[in-house]
Amino acid sequence: MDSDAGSTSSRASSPEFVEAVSNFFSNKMFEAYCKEQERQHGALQLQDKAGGKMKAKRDSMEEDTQDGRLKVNSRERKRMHDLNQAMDGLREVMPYAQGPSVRKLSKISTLLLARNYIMMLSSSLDEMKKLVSDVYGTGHQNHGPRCGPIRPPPAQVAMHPLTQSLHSIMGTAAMPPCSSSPHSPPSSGYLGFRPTMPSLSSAYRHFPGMPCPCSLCQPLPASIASLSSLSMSK
DNA sequence: TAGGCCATCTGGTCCT
DNA sequence: AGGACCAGATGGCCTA
Repeated sequence: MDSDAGSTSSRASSPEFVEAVSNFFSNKMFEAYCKEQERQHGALQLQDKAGGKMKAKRDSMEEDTQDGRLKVNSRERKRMHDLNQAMDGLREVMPYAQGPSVRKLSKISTLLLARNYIMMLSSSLDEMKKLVSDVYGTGHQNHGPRCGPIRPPPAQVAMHPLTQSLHSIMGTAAMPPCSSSPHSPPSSGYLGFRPTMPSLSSAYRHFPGMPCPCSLCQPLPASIASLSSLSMSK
């Protein structure tokens, strides 16, 4: 029955990740989740009371041809494949090291990371907008055409602005930006984008003259880059 | 070996 | 009626 489970196996379970998930579920979202579960459970009990209707439907299901069942199964399989494709697409734009030697993010990790990533991008965007308005004031009258664009220091030129903000927000302790010190693949701290990360392993090695292997230091996908340019060009 | 993650099947509801 | 969506059950694979 299990067709390709092995080929796409991915593991993102770790004590840190479990902790991250429990942290995630210890907030208000968990309360909402519990309420939803309660509500659904109640609905199920109500459904059980309407057993007669269900029995009739079940009888009709028994008359289903094998072909019909296979068709439904195939559709469901295709639906799940599409869902997984979408999940892969989401993984591709996540700030997560990707490659044959790197474990794929699990689905739950992907969703949690995506959520935090979006939140972090939003806050960094706000921060940048605030910075821009602080620097230029409310108007731009002091900066005529004679003033060229502000050039970042050479050391930062290679990095995408959003990447810089990622590094700055996450803190150098949590994610050293392309230094000679190694940093770890996503753990709970990474997933949560916490400013402090207690344990750093040596999963990524930085070699002089070589690009940082972490996704934070990779050029952002065109979709994100264009998004950021859109928001920055305001 | 236990636990995590996954794909698949299945039966249910809801919508068009 | 048919399809989409959802959630539970099941069993396989992999890792610690």
